[in-house]
Amino acid sequence: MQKEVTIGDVARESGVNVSTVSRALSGVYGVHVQTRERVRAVAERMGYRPNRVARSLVTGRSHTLALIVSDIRNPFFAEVARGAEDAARAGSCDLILCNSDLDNAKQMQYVESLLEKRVDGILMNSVWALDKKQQQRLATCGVPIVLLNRAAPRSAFCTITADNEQGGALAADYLRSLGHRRIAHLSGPKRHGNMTGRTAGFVRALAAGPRPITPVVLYGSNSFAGGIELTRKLIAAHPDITAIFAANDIMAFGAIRELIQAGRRIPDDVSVIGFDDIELASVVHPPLTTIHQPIHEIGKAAVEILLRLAGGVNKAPEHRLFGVSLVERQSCKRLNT
Amino acid sequence: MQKEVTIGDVARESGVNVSTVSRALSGVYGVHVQTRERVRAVAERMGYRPNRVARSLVTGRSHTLALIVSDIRNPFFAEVARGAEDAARAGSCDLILCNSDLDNAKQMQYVESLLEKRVDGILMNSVWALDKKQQQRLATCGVPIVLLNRAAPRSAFCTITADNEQGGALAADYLRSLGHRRIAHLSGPKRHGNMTGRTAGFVRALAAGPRPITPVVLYGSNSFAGGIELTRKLIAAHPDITAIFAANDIMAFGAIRELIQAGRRIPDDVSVIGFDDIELASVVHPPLTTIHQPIHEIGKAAVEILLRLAGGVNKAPEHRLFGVSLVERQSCKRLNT
DNA sequence: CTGAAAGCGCTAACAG
DNA sequence: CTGTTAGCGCTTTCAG
Repeated sequence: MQKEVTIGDVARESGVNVSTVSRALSGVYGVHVQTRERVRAVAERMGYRPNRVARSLVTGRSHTLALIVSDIRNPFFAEVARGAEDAARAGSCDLILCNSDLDNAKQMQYVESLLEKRVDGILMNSVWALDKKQQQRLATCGVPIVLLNRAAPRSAFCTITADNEQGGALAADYLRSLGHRRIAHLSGPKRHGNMTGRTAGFVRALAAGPRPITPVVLYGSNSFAGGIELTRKLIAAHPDITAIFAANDIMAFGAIRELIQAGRRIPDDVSVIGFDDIELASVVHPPLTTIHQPIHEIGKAAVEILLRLAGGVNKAPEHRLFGVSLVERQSCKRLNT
Repeated sequence: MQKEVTIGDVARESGVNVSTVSRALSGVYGVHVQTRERVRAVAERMGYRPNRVARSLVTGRSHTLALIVSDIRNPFFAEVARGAEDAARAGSCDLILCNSDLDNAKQMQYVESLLEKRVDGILMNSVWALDKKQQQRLATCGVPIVLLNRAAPRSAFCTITADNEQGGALAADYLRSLGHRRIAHLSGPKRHGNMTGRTAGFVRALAAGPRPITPVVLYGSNSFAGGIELTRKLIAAHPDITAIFAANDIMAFGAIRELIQAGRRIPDDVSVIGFDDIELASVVHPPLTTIHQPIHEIGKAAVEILLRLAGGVNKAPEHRLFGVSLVERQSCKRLNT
C-alpha cells in the first residue's frame, strides 16, 4: 500500500490550513470561492481521497448500514437486499450483507461485530423469537434497528412487513372457492414470525364460515429442500390431499418438484399456491399461483426508515404493513367433483 | 446515541493505563495474567465494545471487503455472494454489497467510495471492458482487487472464473451429439467477458470437426427478460431452430418461457441448454440441462485470495480457472430424424 | 510487565 | 474568510 495523500499534504501544497481544505472540500460555506477552487484543483491534481475512517471517528457516523438475512440465496432476500441497497445508495450509505442461517447466536454475533464497527443502522429479520436478554440488548444498543417481521406488540423496534395474515387468508379463501376441502399447509420453522403469521391467517380463514376446514399443517425448513421434505412426508401420511399452500414460493417449488416426482400432475391432481411472488414464480411449470408482496419496496422502505432514524429524527417506533394480493397463474384448479 | 464506554473508562476503572487495557484485550503477550483478567472483567462489566473505526484509523486495516456484482437478484450472484460472505466471515471481515447494473460508471463510483472507506479488498466482475484509464485506476489504487472474469492477458489483476470456453464447447458437443444442426445461441452483452467466453467456446466447437455448424448468435441482456426477448426475435427470424444454448440459466428460463408461450414443446420441439447450474435449474419444467460451475466455491476462493493479498503476502497476479461439467437433465432431446 | 506520549486523518469550535 | 487548537478512540513505540 503506497502512502496515501492526506488532507495535510493538500493543505501544504495549496498554502492554506487543513481546516480550510476540509471546509473547501466539504462544500461548506465560509470559504472564499477562489481559495476553494484552488484547493479543489490541488486536491484533484494530487489524487487526494478523503479518509472516511478518520472522518467517521470524529463525526460518529459511518455511513454504513447492515442487512442481516437468513440466506441471500433465497430469492426473496436477494430482492429485499436489492431494494435495501438501492435506498442505501440513494442515501449515500454502504450496505454490509450478513447471512444468519436462521441461527440466533450467529445473528447476535453479527450484531455485536456491526456495533463495534459503528454502523448507522441494522436491518434484520430476527428469525427466531429472541430471548429477553437478546431483545434487551438490541433495544438498548444505541443503533437504530428495523425488523423485517412483526415484533412483540410493545417492542421498541420499527417493523416493516407484508400483511402475512391477510395473505394466508387470501390463499385459504381461494382454495376453498375452488372447492378444495382436503388441504395441507407447509409452514416454516415454528416461531418464525412471518411464516407463522401466514399460517395463522390461513388456518383462521379456513376455520371461519359455514363449512369450516381444518388443514394439515406441517412445519419445517422454509427452503426448497424443506418444501421437498415436507411434501414427501405429506404424501406418505395424507395421500388424499388436493391442495397445498406453501408458506413461500421456494417451498412451493420444492413441493411441485416432489409431487411431480411422485407422479402427481399439477394442477390436475393437486393444486399448489405459494407466497412471495418472486420473479421465478412465473418460470416454473406450471406458472405458480401465489400471494404477491412488494418485496423490493419492503427493502427500500426499511432502509429509508433506518436512514431517517440514523438522522436522529424521531423515536416513536413505526410499523408499516404492506398490502398483499393474489396472483392467479396456473398451479391451482377447481376441484373435479 | 448514549455515550459509549471507551478504553479510557476501562483503564480508569481498573486502575491501569490505556495501553495496558489495549494489550490485555488484544490478547497480546506482555501482560501479567492477573491484570489481564482483571481488566477483562472490568471491560465485561462495563459493557465495553472496542471502537473498530478508531482501530482502523491507526492500523490501516478496516476488516471490510466489498463485492460488486451486476445484480444480486441474479441467483448466480446470490450464490457467489454467499460463498464470498462465508469466506469473509471466516477471515473475520465484513462484506459490503454493491449492485452495478452492468454500468461502468456506477461501478467506478462504487470503487471510489469504497477506496475512501479504506476497504481491504474488492471483488468484482468488471462487466464491460473498462477503458484504459479505469483499468489504470484500479491497478494502481493500492487495494487488492480480484476479478470474477477473465482480464486482459497481461493485466495486473487476480482473476477467478469458471472455464467458460470449455463450458461452451461442452454444450456444443452435446447438442451436436444429439443430432442438432440448426442451433441458436443466446449470449449476453457483447464485451461481457464471461458471456463472450462461453460464446467463443461454443462457436469454435461447432465449427470444428468433419461437419461444421454455424449457429445463429444473438446478443442481449443476460437476464430472464433478456432470454425472453432474444427468444422472441429468434422464433421470428429462425423458426426452424431445433436447439438453443443460453449463456446462463436465467436466460434459459426466459427462453423456455417464451418457447412454451409460442406453443413449442421442450424438449420435443426444441432442446434448451443453459450455463451455471443454479439451484433452480432443477425446478423448472422440464428440469434444465446445463453446464455446471462451482459457484459457491468461486465466491469463496475469490475472497480467500483477497484476504491473502490484503495480508500482504504476495503480489504475483494469480489466475484460477474452475472446471465445469455437463449436467444432463430433461431439457434436451435427440433430434427426431 | 506497565506507563507515558505520540500520532492515525479528519472535523469542529473558537479565535482572529 | 481563515488559522489554531483540541480532540475522536485506539495502537504502538519507547522508556522505565
